[in-house]
Amino acid sequence: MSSLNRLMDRTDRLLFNYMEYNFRAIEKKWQARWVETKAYQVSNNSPKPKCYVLDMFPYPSGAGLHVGHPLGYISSDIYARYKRLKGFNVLHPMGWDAFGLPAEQYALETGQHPAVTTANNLASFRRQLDNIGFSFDWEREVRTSDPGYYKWTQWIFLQLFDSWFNRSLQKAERISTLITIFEQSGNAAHECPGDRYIRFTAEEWKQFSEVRQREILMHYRLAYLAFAEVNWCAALGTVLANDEVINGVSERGGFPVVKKKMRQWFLRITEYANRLLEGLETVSFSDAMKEMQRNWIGKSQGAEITFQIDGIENAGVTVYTTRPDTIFGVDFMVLAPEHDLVSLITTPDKKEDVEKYLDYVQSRSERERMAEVKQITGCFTGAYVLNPFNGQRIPVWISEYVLAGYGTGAIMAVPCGDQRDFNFAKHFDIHITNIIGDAFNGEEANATKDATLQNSDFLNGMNMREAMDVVIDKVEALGIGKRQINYKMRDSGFSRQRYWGEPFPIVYKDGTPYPLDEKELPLTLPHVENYKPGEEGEGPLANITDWVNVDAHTRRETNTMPGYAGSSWYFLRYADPKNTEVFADRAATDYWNQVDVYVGGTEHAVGHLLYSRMWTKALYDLGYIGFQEPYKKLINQGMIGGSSRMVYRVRGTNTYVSHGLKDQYETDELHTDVNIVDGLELDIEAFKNWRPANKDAEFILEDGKYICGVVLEKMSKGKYNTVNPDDVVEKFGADTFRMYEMFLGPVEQSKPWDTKGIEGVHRFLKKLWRLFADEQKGIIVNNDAATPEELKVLHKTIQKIDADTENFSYNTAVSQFMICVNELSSLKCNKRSVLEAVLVLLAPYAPHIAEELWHQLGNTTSILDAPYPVFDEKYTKESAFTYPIAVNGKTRTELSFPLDADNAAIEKEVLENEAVQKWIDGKPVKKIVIVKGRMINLVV
RNA sequence: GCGGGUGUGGUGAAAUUGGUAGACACGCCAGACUUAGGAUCUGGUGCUUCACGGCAUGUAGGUUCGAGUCCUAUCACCCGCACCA
Repeated sequence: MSSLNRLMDRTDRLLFNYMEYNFRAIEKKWQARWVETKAYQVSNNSPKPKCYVLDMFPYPSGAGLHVGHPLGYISSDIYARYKRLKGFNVLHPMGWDAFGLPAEQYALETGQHPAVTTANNLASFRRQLDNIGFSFDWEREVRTSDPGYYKWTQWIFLQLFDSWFNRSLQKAERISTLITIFEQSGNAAHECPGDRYIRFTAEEWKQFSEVRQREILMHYRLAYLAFAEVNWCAALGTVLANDEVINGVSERGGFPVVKKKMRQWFLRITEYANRLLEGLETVSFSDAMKEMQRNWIGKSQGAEITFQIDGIENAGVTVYTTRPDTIFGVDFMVLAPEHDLVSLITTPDKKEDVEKYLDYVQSRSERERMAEVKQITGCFTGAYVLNPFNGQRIPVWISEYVLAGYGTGAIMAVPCGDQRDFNFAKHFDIHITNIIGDAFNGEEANATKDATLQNSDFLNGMNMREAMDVVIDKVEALGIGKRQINYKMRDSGFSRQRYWGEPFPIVYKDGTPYPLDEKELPLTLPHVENYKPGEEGEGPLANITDWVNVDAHTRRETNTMPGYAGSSWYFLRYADPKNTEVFADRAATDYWNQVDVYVGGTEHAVGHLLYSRMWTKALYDLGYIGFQEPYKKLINQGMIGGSSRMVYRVRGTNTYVSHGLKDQYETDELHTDVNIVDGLELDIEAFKNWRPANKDAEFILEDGKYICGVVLEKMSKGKYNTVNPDDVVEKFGADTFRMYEMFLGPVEQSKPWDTKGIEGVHRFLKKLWRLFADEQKGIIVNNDAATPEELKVLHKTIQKIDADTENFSYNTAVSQFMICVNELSSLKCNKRSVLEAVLVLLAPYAPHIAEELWHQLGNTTSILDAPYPVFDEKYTKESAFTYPIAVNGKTRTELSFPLDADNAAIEKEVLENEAVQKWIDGKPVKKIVIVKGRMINLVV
């Protein structure tokens, strides 16, 4: 007999002898047994319908889990277990987003290899998760830092590198198809997304050198190399994505970020902008989430119009506008300071001013520009353009409020219709043309689209909305512009000057990039001695010269991929995690298909979700998978906030005064550890031992207690308000912990953690236990037939739990369990037929206690696969209803009537009722409203 | 500024989608059992009033026999985006 079995036997004996709810023994026992029986192993072959329930996999940080983290995992676990009971083959995997900055930062500080710290962190996360009793199929665990995994991240990157986006078909295709097109007809039909001015014929294409050809192809690839201004963060020694920069400083650490030109890998996600937008219609994400993504994509419709430059033949300024209807209201034009035309058009007399202004712009960091949005700056170039319709001369200015990266980097300014243009015109005293008559008051711009146009030549008298199309048609007819859709979204930077990430499977032969052959994958991350950046901001890999220099002409790429590389496709790998031939077998991804429910935080709204949606679409276009949206339904769990406990130290002393008396003293408010406070009452002994400085602390008490103050804020170590799930599980058990997290409120909502409230849930489980077992008598369940009353309680519960679980309304489900147990307790119901059904309902929420009692009742198979109780209306149907009787909308009394009673009989009896008579008070009854099964209202 | 969301007891929250507001818990109060209670059980607990009653879902209006729920305005807080032409 194994020692494990001996341990379990002993546990069984202990349980049998005392028959109290010994959650520690129960949970340990069943967790071990579930592992032993591989209870959570999932097969890719099953006659059952599939259900894929996924959590956003965690980055295993050194800090470990706090009670906020498992909220989403518990929700998805309940759902997964529920679906399994309902007859689905459920995939519910877990893995690790194991590459990332913090491990490397830690390595820089301590010299410990990120692989080592990551493995350690991961092990402690795993232990913490196991404590809570999740039904993850750990056989399918993935780690993004595992070469067996990132081999396929690199492989997908190569597919993106070898693809372009065919705009006319709106899908990705192989680069080889593009080459064929070029050879036959040049690029006339396929505008170059990387540089719209590149145009060539088939003949020209054939004349280009290989290097030139590869340069051009690079402008089409979905994964491409480009020189671009990137967000360079000197302090972190790396480049950051736009969404990693908040208000000009790094999201992590808050370090300054400046623009720097570097050769970088990018993903051409902008080509997918429209499909990413349209795809949102097919998935069930919250409105807020969809709106955030729409916002990020930022689609706008308008036109590009070229204005001829006055005095320079065949040269024009092309602007992008969403309001072509306002073309007669253009009073000036503004170019971005970085615009190519600036040096060409600046007149000699303005040259000095313009250069001074450009110096000024250059000197300002991104951060300053962000911070001083309201400040109006600009400079006149001395040049004029001509309004294409009436030839009016329009002065051309430059200003930093126009962004080089959006549209054409130039705008036509309409001060009467745009507030920024208006402010600019006022500031520089530029004449303002009013094209909307009374709708413009001269005090502020009016951005209306509904006014009638005036001062607008052939548009006069026309509604603005109508005029938009009229102008665009005319612009197109004149050949001076075209209809144009723009997106705010930029292509995403895909290079990091870092060590702890996926190496790029790319080599440079005399500077020209070539992909590695698939057979050479994975390109494993070499060992490094130090994690300091290479020169010129290159990553640490640049320092390993014999790895970098393959031969005299061949150099490896030294950047690594960003965190979102591995997380963009991990949900596919779970379908077939051990495959060494492909990233996942097509039959497996066809079977598991889309993630049915994806649970995670809102913080990944734009980054992770958009990237993984794009990768999925690209893999779909290339024929590797059969669906193009990864996540069918998304649940965003709310954050669990900290509830800090405050103590009040009398200033200049070591005396602490209780909350209720603090106003009588001059005090400093200090955080104390929430774990040494019971509700609001401070454990004074624990407080004295908490920190050496507290050893001799004195206390001013109220009613013999020290009462703490409460502040709700983010859970963080520094505020001493973090609660470790390990401690909660140790004290109350995993089942209590799981149910309490759900009981706190709706999953999507943010709420503070308060350990005190957990006792209610714990009491509930103990009360449940007592329905089955008595401390002295042991199991007290009998086989008597259930009464109608008991069946009513049961079926009400089945109905509610079933609906609530399906809808992720777990807080009300927990309430219903409590109501059910309360009612069965007062009915003294210890009947197997009722209690067994309750256990199955409860199993997704509190799996350990449910399994234990299930076996105590003599069942020999696991409750994980028990038949789910079926709701039957006949047990809950009432024959009579107690109606609230209201007079003029105010409830005055109650009367019971059979549900099939006819209205006339009800009216008669109601009117005869004494209490009703009193409230009618002799006034004439105008109307009697009777809503069957709801209420009765008398109008007097 | 734009977009999304939330406002209900001392606290976390319910409310079958227009039908008895505050379920279920925490906390608090009283009691029972107990050597003890931070165990367990029972009862009470929105505010106000001696009581009958009155007042209560951020605020002000409206629709309706009836509004936490629908409409209009307004305030507060939270989240996201933010010179995007």
